[in-house]
Amino acid sequence: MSRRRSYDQYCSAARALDLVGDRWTLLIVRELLAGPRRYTDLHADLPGVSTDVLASRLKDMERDGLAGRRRLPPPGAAYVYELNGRGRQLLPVLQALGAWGQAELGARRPTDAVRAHWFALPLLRALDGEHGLVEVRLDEGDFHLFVGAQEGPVYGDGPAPGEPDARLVLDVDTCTALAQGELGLADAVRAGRIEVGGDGTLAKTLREA
Amino acid sequence: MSRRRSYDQYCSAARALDLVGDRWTLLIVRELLAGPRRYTDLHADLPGVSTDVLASRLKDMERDGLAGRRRLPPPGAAYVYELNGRGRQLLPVLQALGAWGQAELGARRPTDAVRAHWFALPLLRALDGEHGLVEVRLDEGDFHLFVGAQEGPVYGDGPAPGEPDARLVLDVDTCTALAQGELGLADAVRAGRIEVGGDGTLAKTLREA
DNA sequence: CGGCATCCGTGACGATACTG
DNA sequence: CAGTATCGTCACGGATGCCG
Repeated sequence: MSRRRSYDQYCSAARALDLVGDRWTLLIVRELLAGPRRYTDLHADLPGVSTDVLASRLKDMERDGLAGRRRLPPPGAAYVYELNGRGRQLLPVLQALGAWGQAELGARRPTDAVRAHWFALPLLRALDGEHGLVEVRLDEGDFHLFVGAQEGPVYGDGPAPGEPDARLVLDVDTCTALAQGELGLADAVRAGRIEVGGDGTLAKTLREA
Repeated sequence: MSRRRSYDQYCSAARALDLVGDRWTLLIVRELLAGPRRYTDLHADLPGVSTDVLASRLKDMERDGLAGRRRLPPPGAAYVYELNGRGRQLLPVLQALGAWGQAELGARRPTDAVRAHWFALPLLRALDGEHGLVEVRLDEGDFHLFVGAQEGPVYGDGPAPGEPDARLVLDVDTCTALAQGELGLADAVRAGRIEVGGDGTLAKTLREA
């Protein structure tokens, strides 16, 4: 049983760190923001985490009311973990961390792992204020964003589950430039660094900008 | 030499956690947002941290470009630690964490330590959009806020270093209610739960609201 | 095979003592 | 005052094994 180590400070930031300050916890939240995931998928997208630590963190998050465990209906019955409302409210924390860390994110190091959906958070920041389902195509893979969604997953792996309001094709460098604010979304579209497809309102907004 | 343990992920949030994800680091940042502090003062306001961990974290933060060490001019020559620009940019991270953790901050537990200036971050959130030097008086002690400051410390311990634009006298419960958004600033003033003193523009704004 | 539990070596952490 | 030294304990990472 994982003995919780509290800071024992009457301070809301310290309380938050009591719950999500352990190693790997916030990165697990980042993964679960992509919707329900199986244990094995989580383990695959969190290279370096040991099996027992992952299991222990998931148990902690369940007990602390951040996530839940659910059995998928057959066929393909398996357990999946998913954030609940309280867990999804950690999005601003990850956004603040990501915005700050963007300046440290230089070139990719040879030891660095990459997953396509890790670019979802920076892109969501760039699309702040918009609304709709966006499919994103990177060389590293595809994912989709529920821009402006109030409930449910914030993004997901793979192609969009239905007709997206916009399709974006871009590369990692453009992603990084957007995230760092060096490049505006409109500029990137105008410069041809983002290919905008689809015919939803959002696609038109992006093309016209 | 503290061997850095990286997540080795090409993701800005993971990079941020490489730098500030270690235990105590973000709480040290919270302390240093109050301006230059001596080692002993830091140790006193971070109950539970061991001396070697505190020394090690400060060294890491210096090496990573978050903070610096400076010798105060005599008399009272001593070393102080202070955040630089990069470190101060962590304010939004602490704000996001604090906003999320506010919901977990119930009643004070008997084991919880308290310091007056730990209420500075929630109050700054409540005063968002304003500007000026604010002196705050709680039963637990006094501190001051540089509301809307672009550089230098964000808040400080003790009375304001000069004539404040406003003086607030309130209690911890009111602070908590403000931080949770249960209570608006204007409502609190109108309900007499905040005593507003001083004759700066900010004081007038608060009284009129 | 997915989903853990167990074991083990290493390093991080916390408490205390001690030193310039 | 500002740390360093020492030490016991626990958390972490890696591997392996078990069980449905």
